[in-house]
This record gives sequence, C-alpha cells and structure tokens, in this order.
Amino acid sequence: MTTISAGATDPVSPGVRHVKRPTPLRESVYEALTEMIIDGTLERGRHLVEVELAGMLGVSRQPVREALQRLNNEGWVDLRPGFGAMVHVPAEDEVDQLLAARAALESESARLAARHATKEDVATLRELCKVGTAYHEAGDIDGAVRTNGELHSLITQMSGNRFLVDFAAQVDRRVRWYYTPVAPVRGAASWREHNRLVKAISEGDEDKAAQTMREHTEHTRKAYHDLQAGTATPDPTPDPAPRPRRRRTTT
Amino acid sequence: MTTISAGATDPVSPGVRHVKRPTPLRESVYEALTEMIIDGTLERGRHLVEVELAGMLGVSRQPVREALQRLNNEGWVDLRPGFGAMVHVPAEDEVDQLLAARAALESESARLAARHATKEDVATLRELCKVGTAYHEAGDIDGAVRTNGELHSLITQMSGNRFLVDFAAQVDRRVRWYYTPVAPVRGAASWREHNRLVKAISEGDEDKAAQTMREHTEHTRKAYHDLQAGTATPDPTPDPAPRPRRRRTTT
DNA sequence: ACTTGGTAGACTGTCTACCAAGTGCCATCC
DNA sequence: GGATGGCACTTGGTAGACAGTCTACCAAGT
Repeated sequence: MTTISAGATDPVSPGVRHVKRPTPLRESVYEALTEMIIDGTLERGRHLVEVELAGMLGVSRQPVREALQRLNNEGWVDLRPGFGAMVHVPAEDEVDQLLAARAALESESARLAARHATKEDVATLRELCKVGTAYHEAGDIDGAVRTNGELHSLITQMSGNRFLVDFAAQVDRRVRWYYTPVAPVRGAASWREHNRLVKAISEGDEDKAAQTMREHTEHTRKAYHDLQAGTATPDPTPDPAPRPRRRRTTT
Repeated sequence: MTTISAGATDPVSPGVRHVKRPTPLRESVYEALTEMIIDGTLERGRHLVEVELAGMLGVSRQPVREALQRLNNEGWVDLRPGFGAMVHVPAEDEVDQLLAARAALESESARLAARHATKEDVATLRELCKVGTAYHEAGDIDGAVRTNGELHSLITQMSGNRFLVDFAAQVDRRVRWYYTPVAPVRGAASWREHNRLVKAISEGDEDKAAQTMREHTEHTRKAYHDLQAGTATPDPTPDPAPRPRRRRTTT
C-alpha cells in the first residue's frame, strides 16, 4: 500500500535556501516507481496498469501517466501504445553497453575533474578513499558501496559539466539496477584503483586521471563478464518466488 | 496555425514491415514543438502557455502537458511551477559544456566504430566523405551540413552502443539549436579531418580513430570560441524582429 | 488439427470540465 | 519611491466519459 508522502527534497544546497517547494506529484510518483523497480517490487516484464498504480499510490491517473512516460524515456519501462507499460527487461548485451558508455562518461569526467580540482575537492576525495577502504576492510559492504557511489558522484560533479553529470547519473542508476551482485568480488582492487585515481587528480594530471578511471571501469566490466561466464544457463525464470531481493554494487 | 498531421515513422527497416502504427499525439506535439523551437518560431525565453499551444496545434491540454514535460526533461524548456514553461535560454558556458560532452561521446563512438566496422560501413563512410567534400567545394553549405550530420550519425550508429547513440543524438540536437553559425568557417579543414578519421576507422585503429575524432570536435569547439570572441557585447536582445531565421552547422 | 471469424473485456489515448493553489503584475496607498 | 493588496492567469491535480486498440478465448468451418 506504498502511499506517497511529501517527498524529501535535495539535501543541502548552500547559500540561498529556497523555501519548501512542494514536489510535484508526478515527481514523487516517478521516484516511488523507480524505487519499486529497483528493489524488485515491480518485477521485470510486469505489466503496469495506470489505474492500478494510481490506486496503489493514492493519486489519480494523470501523475502516474506522466511518471510512466518519463520512465519510458529513460529506459526503465517500455510503453506499448494501446496496451500499456511493461517494466523493461534488459537484453543481455545491454549491461555491457551501459558499462561501456559509463566508461567513456566517467573517464572524461575524471579528466575534467583533474583540470578543475580545488583543494577542498581533493581533501574530500582523500577522505572518501580512506573511509571507503576502512569500510571494506571492516567487511561493511553497504558502507563501502555507498562511499564508492559518493566518490564517483563527486568526481563527475567536479567535472563541472552538467551534461556529463546528468548522463552519468542516468547510466549509473540503470547499471545499479540490473547489475547488482559484483560488489564483494572487486572490493580491494577497486579501492586501490580509487587511490591511484585520486592521486592523479590531485596532481592535475588529466591524461593519467582519465586513463586510470577508464581502466577502473573496464575492470568492473571485466568482472561482470567473468561473473556472467560463471553463471551459465541464463534461465528465463530464475527465481520463482523472489521478493525484496536487493543488493548493491561497488564499481 | 501549424496543425499536426500524421507523423511519418521510421524510414525503412528491412524484412518485417510493421504497418502504420498511429503515432501518439504527445509525440507529434513534442516533434512540432522542438521543430518550432529550433527554427525560432518560439523564441528563447518565450512564455509557453499550455492552452495557447493546445489551440495552436489543435489538440487538448493533456498531450501538450506531456510533451512539455518531456521537453523539460531534455532541457529544451524550463518548467516553472505555477507559471508555465519558458523556452530555455542557454547560459553562455552551456554550449561549451555541450561540445565537451559531445567530444567524449563521439570520440568513444569512433573508437568502437573502428572496432566494429564492416566493409559496407567503410564504403558508405568513404562515399559520404566524397559527397561532403564535393558539396563543400561547390559551395553548397546545406548539402555539406546534411552530409556532415549523416557521417557523424553513421559513426555513432556503428559503435553499436545504443546509449552512446541516444546521448549523442540528444546532445547533437541541442548543439545544432543554439550554435548555428559556424558551418562556413570550418568547411575545408573539417572535411580533411573527416577523411583522416575514416581512414583510421577503415584500418581498425581504435586509438587513432578516437584521437582524430576528439581533435575534430575540439577544433569545432575552438572555432566556436573564436567566433564568440569576435562577437563582443552579447546583447541580451539581439534581433528585435527575427522570424524564421534558420541556419545549420558543420561540425 | 489448423485456420478463420466473432465476441468480450481490459487499457490506453484523448477530451472535457472543474477546482485549489501559486505566481506575476498592476494599481493603489502611504 | 516603495510597500501592499488584489486580481487575473496558469499550472497541478481530479473525475468522468468515450473511442480505438490490444489480448484472449471460444466456436465454427475446412
């Protein structure tokens, strides 16, 4: 009965603090639906009926439609005219393409980050590396994953290019959705690479930063393929009774 | 009075020929609006009122709203809650960021294109180069611009990565919109670079292809800045009575 | 057994009407 | 001149209606 409550807004934008601007309903619906898709409440391939969702979320059809169309544009669902929306079920080459796109985006971000890095940025990056490594060594996967996300996010932010940020964020969410179980595998190496990356950025070495980030993401891609190779027989109906299966990823 | 007619669908997908699937109205509205934005019928900063547009296009508010929201997500308009949509007026650093993002996307596309190029692809690329150069030498700017677009588009297609294709297409439309008057400047050099690029792709030299494409797009970026420097005083209201001013770009 | 034709139900796509709340603007007032 | 109050306009969201289309299913015909 997931009913929508007043959506929380962006965390802390410094300086001018705009007053509580009530989030448009369609936004909340969008968030709620992506959340439900990611955590598996809405299984892949499931037919999403507008009135049903509307009832589920306690809103009318309109906001649901609008959210569904956005989800469609961003590839979360597929809209078949006259029939409705189905939760997107990824082709097997899709993850690979996604990772490839991300490699390009993040590599470029790293290059620009190296170009524009401020002292504070570098300090934060170092801190994140330390924290992340600590999490990893303590076996706190969730913490490590979260920190990893923050690190990558900060680097794209540092690029100062809003388009790279947007695209990377979009790709990242998708990747995290259907590429969940790699985190534990690559923990240690991943943080070693992060350290090298931050070093390159702090030195302002653009090429090296870009190159390091590229290798980093390519390693992740490789890890995915290895994992894929191990998991033979991609059976079409893997888990007959799967509910809130949720796991996250270290890139 | 721009009334919406049945939108044309994708050109020719070989084999299974799906029958005419009537395009949703919101789609046609979206197309119509982008078109009107690009060709200047709807000037930058103009206040777009839903009912007004609805009347203009001969549809009801609903499809217009849905189209506007998509336009908002893609950065063509800015939606101010309670007031309406304004045609986006780009910040001055925006073109630059757009071009930077495109450099990354197209460079990566070129790399992958070099990896996956087939004989037919290369033949088509060569042909396009020839045609484009001919257009340019004949002074047919429009033809050269069109061919240029086809060439770049084909290369991203050749990457085989749908996300790169999507992102690049999105960026490209934006770029073409508010970065129109560079075409003539860079004609000759541009086609020389294209030739080098195609050569690298045909040889399967990924690094060289990526590098060449990067330089190519960077040159365009530079050209933009030079042009910008020449056009001092970016007067806020440049043309008092501009109508269907339309011009295209050679990248 | 396989195709054809028909029927029924379910949803979407679109339209209309309506209301509440927020925004910008203008005239008025100090 | 600058603040204030009010007004018109616009969106955001709701409800209901209706046509067109899609899927599934069943029955009859070959």
